[in-house]
Amino acid sequence: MRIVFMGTPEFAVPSLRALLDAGYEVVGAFTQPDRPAGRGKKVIACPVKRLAEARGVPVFQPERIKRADGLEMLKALSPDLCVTAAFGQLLSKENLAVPKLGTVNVHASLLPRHRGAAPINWAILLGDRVTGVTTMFTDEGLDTGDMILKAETEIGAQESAGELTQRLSALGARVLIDTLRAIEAGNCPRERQDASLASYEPLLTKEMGRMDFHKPPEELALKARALDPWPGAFAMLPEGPLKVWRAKATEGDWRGVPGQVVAADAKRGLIVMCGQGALELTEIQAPNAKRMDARAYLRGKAIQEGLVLNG
RNA sequence: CGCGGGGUAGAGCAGUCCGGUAGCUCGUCGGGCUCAUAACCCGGAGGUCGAGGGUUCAAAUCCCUCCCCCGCAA
Repeated sequence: MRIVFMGTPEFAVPSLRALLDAGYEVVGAFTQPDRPAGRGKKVIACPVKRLAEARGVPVFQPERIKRADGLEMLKALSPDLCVTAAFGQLLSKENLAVPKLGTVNVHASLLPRHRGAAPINWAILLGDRVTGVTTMFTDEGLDTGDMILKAETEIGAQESAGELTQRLSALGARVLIDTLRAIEAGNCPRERQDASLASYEPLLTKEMGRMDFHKPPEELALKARALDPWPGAFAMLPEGPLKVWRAKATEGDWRGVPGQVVAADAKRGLIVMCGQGALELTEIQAPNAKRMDARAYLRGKAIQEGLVLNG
């Protein structure tokens, strides 16, 4: 079975690796084009490209796979099946018509909940206790295709989006292999998504990381976890953004206006007044510094008590 | 050559401009006080100041090169 893989970031890597390790014939890998990124505008190959090259899989990086040149690249590979995982580009009807057996997508949520490009972050942000991965037959809509297999997992009470992404990518790889086996065996389940249960959330932006201290502390604690490692929750200090990687609601009886630093020492921790209660920022990252325990930071550098952080 | 900050004891930092005994908070070890404690008091250990080269009587500090970390921007 000739398979073409399409994926770009770290999330897609375990799926591609699983295909190769399981002995599937991966005849090509599509990824987003290399672009200058990081400090010093260096061009870095995406994780999927690096793995593909290391394993001898031809890499294709059309600007738009929908366009003529991208479509031709795909046709030339004459795949029986396409597999996508966080590819980053939408496929056209013509793209989807190329592989005889269809296109299978690995999505990091329990569809139809959390359609869209950032399902893992949103699952945490919205306080879900359980999430998972779903494989599906890709159609022209955004994560609307018929579902094949699912696997559930609990979200850890302190789990960050980065940690969860790692777990779901591994889980997704296993479900993908099960899915291909089912397709090969000809007993592949196929279930329509119930549109009435569907939810769709947008891409993350840096601005979403801004902490509004009028909100309840529990919500802000979720935001810190959900936006870790990118884009990161932050509060504004006079010298720049203070990133907040871990935070928790406190029980103490604190008084102040929302955003006000009501405690800032190594003994009590770094506590900021919120809408209904106070939030302890437990893991932070000052401008130009690395992320660290807030109490450790306060041993060396002071944060003015009484200061009002505007989110 | 995108802009910028940083690397000093186990942790977090000051000292660098203006070269001259290696400091602070905490941890750690020992002792004391206390019914008791993450409290308090006394004492100790712990550092090739990221690496290499240069200038100098003398370099954490000035000059050059390199490595690593981070913020912005992408």
